[in-house]
Amino acid sequence: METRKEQKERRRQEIIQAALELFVGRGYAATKITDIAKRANMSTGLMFHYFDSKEKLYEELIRMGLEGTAYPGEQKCEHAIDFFVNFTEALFAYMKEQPVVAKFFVLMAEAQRSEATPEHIREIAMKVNVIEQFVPIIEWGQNEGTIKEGSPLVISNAFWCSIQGIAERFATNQDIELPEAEWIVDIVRRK
Amino acid sequence: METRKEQKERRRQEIIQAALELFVGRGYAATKITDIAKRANMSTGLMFHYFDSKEKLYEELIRMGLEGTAYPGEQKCEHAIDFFVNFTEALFAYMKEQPVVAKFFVLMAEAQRSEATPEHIREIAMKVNVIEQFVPIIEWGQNEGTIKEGSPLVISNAFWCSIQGIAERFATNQDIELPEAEWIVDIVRRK
DNA sequence: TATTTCATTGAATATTTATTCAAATATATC
DNA sequence: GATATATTTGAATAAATATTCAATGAAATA
Repeated sequence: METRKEQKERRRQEIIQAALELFVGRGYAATKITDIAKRANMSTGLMFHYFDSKEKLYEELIRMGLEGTAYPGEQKCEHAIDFFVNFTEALFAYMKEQPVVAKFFVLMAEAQRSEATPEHIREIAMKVNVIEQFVPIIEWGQNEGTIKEGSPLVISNAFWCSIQGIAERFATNQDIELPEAEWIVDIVRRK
Repeated sequence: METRKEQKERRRQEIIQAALELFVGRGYAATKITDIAKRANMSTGLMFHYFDSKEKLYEELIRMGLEGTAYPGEQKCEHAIDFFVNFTEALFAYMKEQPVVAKFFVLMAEAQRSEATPEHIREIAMKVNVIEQFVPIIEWGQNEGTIKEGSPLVISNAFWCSIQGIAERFATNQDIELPEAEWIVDIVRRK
């Protein structure tokens, strides 16, 4: 038998999951509280028992997205390019296994990009800054000759934009077959 | 002196431009008619003199996006890979010169992807199907050995997701330096 | 079992946003 | 210049959506 505490936590999770799917599928602004309630099988009123407002619910999801975004350090790779291969393969495998991962990519991207995002929420979302995190790895790879010449920041940006584009497509259409990780790594690989 | 016809057309364009910028910057649902009116320097009432509704205005923009999406055929390239290089270089140059191009990428992507898009508008947006258009070129390149092995559709998808990701980033932040076209073409290039 | 506390509902209210419209102003036509 | 036609405004209305709340039922505690 479920305790009240457990039940409360489950309900919370049901709301969070429904909201994630809708925010990703329709965008935050186009998602109605009633839609979320319907998908979570509850009345609209009950939503407010768990979250003070639609915006607070959004904030909670963005916080979750931020916490879930723990990218590995330089690992134990012989070459920088191996880091990219391992990372990309792991990410794609993870997205296939847990489609929620791709959904969080889309959620965070919208929060970062949209001018309609409430400022305090955008600030939280902006703490995810993967592009800069990959710069030192690219510099390492350029020194050893496994990664292309060029501005590390611009290269990192190209890589991440591609990952982002792929995640966005996959998040809303899981029938799409993900590309080989190597193909995407070729963006940064020196020939 | 401006004739009435000219003035009407100018006003129309002012609305269209303001709407494009806002739809791209905030998303369709988060953009208020009053925002558009303000940006176009007119009263909200006047908007409805030019467009019957927010949705009709959206439809008009999506139609424009569809028309503007005329991709070249196989051109006169010696190798399929050259087609990709020329195409990508031309696209990036065009985006730098006319940032509106990147904005249309984002507009069309939202219309295609979002479950909140009115069905008849989504149908129009869906007519842009660049991924399939590039399949025969990839097949050609695979036969001559300049393009990677693998499902042409999946390769085309990988390429376009990257282009999409880059366009989305550039559309909202033109300070971002675009990557070298060659880097992105490396997604499809055979080593 | 009685009592208290928490979960839940859905209709009522508040708020936001799209749309209409009557009146005012400007431009064209005669 | 007089009349007609088109543009423009902004306040009024309508529609959509978020939020509140009083009432109900269910679970925990005594």
